[in-house]
Amino acid sequence: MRALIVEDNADLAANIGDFLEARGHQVDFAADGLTGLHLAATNPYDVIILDLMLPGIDGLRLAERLRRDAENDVPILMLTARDTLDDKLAGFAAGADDYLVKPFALEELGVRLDAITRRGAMRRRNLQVGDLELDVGTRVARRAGQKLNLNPTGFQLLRILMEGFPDVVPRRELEAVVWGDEPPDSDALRTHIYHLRQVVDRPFEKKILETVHSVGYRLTDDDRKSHS
Amino acid sequence: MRALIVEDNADLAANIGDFLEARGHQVDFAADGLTGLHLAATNPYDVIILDLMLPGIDGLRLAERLRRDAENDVPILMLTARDTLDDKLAGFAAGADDYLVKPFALEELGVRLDAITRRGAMRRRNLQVGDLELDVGTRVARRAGQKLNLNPTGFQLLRILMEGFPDVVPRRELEAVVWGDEPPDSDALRTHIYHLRQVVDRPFEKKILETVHSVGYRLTDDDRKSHS
DNA sequence: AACAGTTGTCAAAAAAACGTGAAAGCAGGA
DNA sequence: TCCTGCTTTCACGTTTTTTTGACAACTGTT
Repeated sequence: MRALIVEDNADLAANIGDFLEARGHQVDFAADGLTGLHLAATNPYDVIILDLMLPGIDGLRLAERLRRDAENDVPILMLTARDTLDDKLAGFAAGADDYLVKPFALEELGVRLDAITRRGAMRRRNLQVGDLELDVGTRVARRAGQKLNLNPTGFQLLRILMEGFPDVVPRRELEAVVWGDEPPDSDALRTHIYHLRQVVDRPFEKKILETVHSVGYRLTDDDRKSHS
Repeated sequence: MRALIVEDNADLAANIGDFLEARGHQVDFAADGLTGLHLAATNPYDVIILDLMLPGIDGLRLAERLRRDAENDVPILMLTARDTLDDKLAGFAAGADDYLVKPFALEELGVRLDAITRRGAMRRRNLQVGDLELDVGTRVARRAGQKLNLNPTGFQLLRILMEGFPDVVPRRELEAVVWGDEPPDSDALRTHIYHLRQVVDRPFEKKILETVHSVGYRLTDDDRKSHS
């Protein structure tokens, strides 16, 4: 899971960062609002931990701009020393998913993060799109009952595509899943999609994996093309 | 929105119920765990407000059984007087989406309910103007039920125009969306609007994309042309 | 009506993104 | 070591998208 911590207190940021990394998450940091907003707008995080008191843009404004201008609905957990009712209401109004008052226990932060991210990802044991099904536990994919032979990259790509169905999954997100932060120089995603198609689409009549030019890829259940 | 309140304190339950009904929600009540579990398992609620101290099955057990046995993932907000860390961890472990300690302000309950239900409801972001609709997730546009084939620029322009409806969107703004800071030397927006019209207006009787001379463009729902 | 600034139209060129497949690089296991 | 399967690089041709540029048509004003 990818998390962004926007917090100007270096000690606290490091504490939270260590805690999350120990849980196996990938963590980015921003020490001011502008950096945070930029990172949040350009990377597909699974959650943002946002301090309200920040140099530059404050947390409330950051959340508002992320929600409204960037139309980003990544879960946000706000972190602050202010515990008046009005502060909380303002936080939620700005688009927060949860609001935690300092000081707090890291364990509570942890479970609250789980709670607000669970809903988005909805870790399902079994994904299904049309006649294609994938068991995340056993990593077995079938189409029309026939077992597909997926390599690790193909499995990951297919999983993200199925989780995102029927939405288009942007290239960035697919690359982030395979390589994390640093995608390779050349455009290797193209080849992986090609290989994935060999397995998922080649042996079948209906093509299920569709290109959205200059945006990404999507799975399609019912497809009918129209005029130009 | 349908809400279920599981709370044995009749006064508190009534208070919350009045508050939610005033907000236009439909509310059911259960005064003990077994009744609550039964109602929750048999009705499609949008959210459950769950007290932990209950006669019969307690709140933690209720949540666990709802999640595990009934595979129900309706958002749950837990309500309790216990505020130790272990209590909170147990609550989230049982499947809570949020955990609110008594006493609390009804307004805070309200915004927290909004926060945990928003994620499920807001799943589908689509815009609509007249008989034209656009699904931002799948990037599919339809007019009169017919699928339109948009290229990336066309999609962006249409999106901004629909978001701005019924206002006029200035040329600058349209250019900013397509090129960011530096628009090209020549006036390429003209051609893009032309292409967009080929797709959106050409095949239909009613023209929906309208020029506002020397200002920009706008979408129009009711069309009446006036020429003097 | 004439004028200057805008806009619509269209074809063709240029640029960018994509599919394809071969081949090289890179592991881990027999 | 030699396999084997997976990943990455690369080069080529194709498709799609974007830009350019020329000219006609339109708008509002004088």
